[in-house]
Amino acid sequence: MSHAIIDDVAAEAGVSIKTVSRVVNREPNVRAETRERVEAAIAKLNYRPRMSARSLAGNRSFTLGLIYGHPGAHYVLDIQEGVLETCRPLGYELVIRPGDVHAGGLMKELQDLMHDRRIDGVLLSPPISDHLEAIDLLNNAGIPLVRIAPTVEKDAHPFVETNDLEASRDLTMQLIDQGHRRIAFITGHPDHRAVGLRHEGFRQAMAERGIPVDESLIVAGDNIFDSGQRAGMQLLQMAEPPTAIFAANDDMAGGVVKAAHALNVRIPEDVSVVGFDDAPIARQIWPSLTTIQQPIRDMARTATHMLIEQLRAGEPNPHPSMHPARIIVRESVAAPKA
Amino acid sequence: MSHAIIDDVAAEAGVSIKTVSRVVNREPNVRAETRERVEAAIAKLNYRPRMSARSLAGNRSFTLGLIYGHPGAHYVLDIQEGVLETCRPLGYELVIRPGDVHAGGLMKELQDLMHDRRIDGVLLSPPISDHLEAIDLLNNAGIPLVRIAPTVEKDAHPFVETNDLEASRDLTMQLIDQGHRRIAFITGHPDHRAVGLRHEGFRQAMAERGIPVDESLIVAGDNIFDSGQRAGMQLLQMAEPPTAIFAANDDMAGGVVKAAHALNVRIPEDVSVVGFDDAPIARQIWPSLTTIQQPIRDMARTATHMLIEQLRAGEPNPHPSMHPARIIVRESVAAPKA
DNA sequence: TTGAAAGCGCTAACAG
DNA sequence: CTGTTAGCGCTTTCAA
Repeated sequence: MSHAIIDDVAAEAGVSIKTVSRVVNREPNVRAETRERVEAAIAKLNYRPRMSARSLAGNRSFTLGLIYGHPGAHYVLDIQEGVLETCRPLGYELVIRPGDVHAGGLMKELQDLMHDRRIDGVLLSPPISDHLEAIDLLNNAGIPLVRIAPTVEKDAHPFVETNDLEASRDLTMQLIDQGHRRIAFITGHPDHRAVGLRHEGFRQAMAERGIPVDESLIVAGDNIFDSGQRAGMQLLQMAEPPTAIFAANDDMAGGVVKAAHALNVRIPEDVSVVGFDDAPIARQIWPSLTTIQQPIRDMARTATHMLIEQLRAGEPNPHPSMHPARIIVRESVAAPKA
Repeated sequence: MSHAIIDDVAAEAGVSIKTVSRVVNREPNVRAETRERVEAAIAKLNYRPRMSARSLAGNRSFTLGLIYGHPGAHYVLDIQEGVLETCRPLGYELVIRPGDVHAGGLMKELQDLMHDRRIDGVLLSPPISDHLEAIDLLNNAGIPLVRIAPTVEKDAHPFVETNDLEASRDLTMQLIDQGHRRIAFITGHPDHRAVGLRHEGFRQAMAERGIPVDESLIVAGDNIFDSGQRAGMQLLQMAEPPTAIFAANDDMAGGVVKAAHALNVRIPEDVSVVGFDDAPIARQIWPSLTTIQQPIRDMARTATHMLIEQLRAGEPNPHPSMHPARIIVRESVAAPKA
């Protein structure tokens, strides 16, 4: 008998369905004793409101949308799970959309989510969190949204962030303070602005320590393993190779490590390598990577809380939440050879 | 004006709402000319039926559920995307649930999906596809389901599969035919039965070639990198170590490779290593792994088609679909030293 | 082949 | 503090 509806509960508790509705929706103006009676009836009949009916009548869906790009499987899954584990207990469902930034499909998918499914709010994860066109569309439709780790136009909407730039600067400082001077940097995909901040942090550290950046040591990557491998081949075969290589993410750093093996260059004896993300690959390769751990899951959790809070309060939370990254020291760094 | 409802369309086309409904649902018994008129009106008004209304009235949700375990981020994401890219164009939404087999939460989540969200059908991916209790629950509730790569009780429900066992046997044969005799096998997590088939394939090949299996070379793993690393340390430090190691998945094979590096054992000169899955790690470590590529995404796509077909036809498709795996040769295998 | 009427189970006004 | 009365936008009888 998993089929109790609101009328059954009302009858059981001896109240009107409106009162049941009030209790279910935690509305005020219900006497404590009445509330208890209704709650007892709900428990006894194992009543659970039908979502489609709530949606239709209330014009909301208790469903959130998560739009994400492709910064890597573990990253995406971490975000998904962070969102799910916070929205589910609060009564919200989640629908996901891999949003290819370049494919025109994204805007259509959003229309779909807003109209057909009438989603209540949207979470945008990198690099979609910087997709201004999508943000405008949602904004004009009046759909609340929270951005995860945005890098541009941060004033307009609530967001959660981490300190990519500072963490990157700190790690660069560590390399410098160990004696490295010729430090290469492999940049990330240009669409993924958050990864761009890592480059900036690197430059700030160099500037702060008064070390001129040798532009021939700055190589373009695209966040993918192979691009790191290519960049590694290029850097390690230079006449005067760097003593340390900082890749804007771990997948690319992994590529560098593989290039080093191919060229019989030892890590960290001949060259130090660091990455960013603390992706699984950082632990799984040999030698393991010194890198920066991002609080992805935490950001996802907080962003979800912010969004649901906004749904309830009716207005955006203007206080961004900051989740610091931290350096993880492993085996891939040593002082340069004298 | 993104707000046309069925009445607007009916008025525009000069028919009743029931006729519009018929057209939208592709029901028969509509004159071609009428259908065209309605379709024109739909297009003109950009009409899109509201899901919650359809759900409430029709007692179905146009939503599928995907329950998955944790065989690795890339695996999960591949399945998700395979499902999404086939169900979306067919008008179905997807909700996902990471189902921890041991946590009691799974059954409750299923109740939730069935009752609150009234999902129309469910896809079960490994290792949940072997979770008989969950299957029974869905079955008793009359929810159609399709199992992805199940290993037990395959008669009762539609499923898609791959040939883990045969692929594993073939790869083992290759090792044997290259001269390997002392071949170790690192088993997978006992809850993940599909991975168990790989072990069986290994044993079949050994038996077929008349090579007795040295049970001291069979080591238990749990699908995780670290367990592979531990197993690798153990095997490679034996008095008479194996000349080849077959790990039931790539993550564990990656662990073996790392153990080999730590012990200064060369791959493939001193020992050959193979895995299973063609996970990203297989390409990213050095040397890269010879492994078996599974058609995860294809299986997910096919399973989704089967499920939606069943939803439409009203009865399960009894023909399982087979998606063969294939061996990917990379750098981690060589003939044993004489 | 088409339409009219009656809900699906809930929330939103408005009264009491 | 609580109940009554209308719908939300669609599908489902059942009749025409």
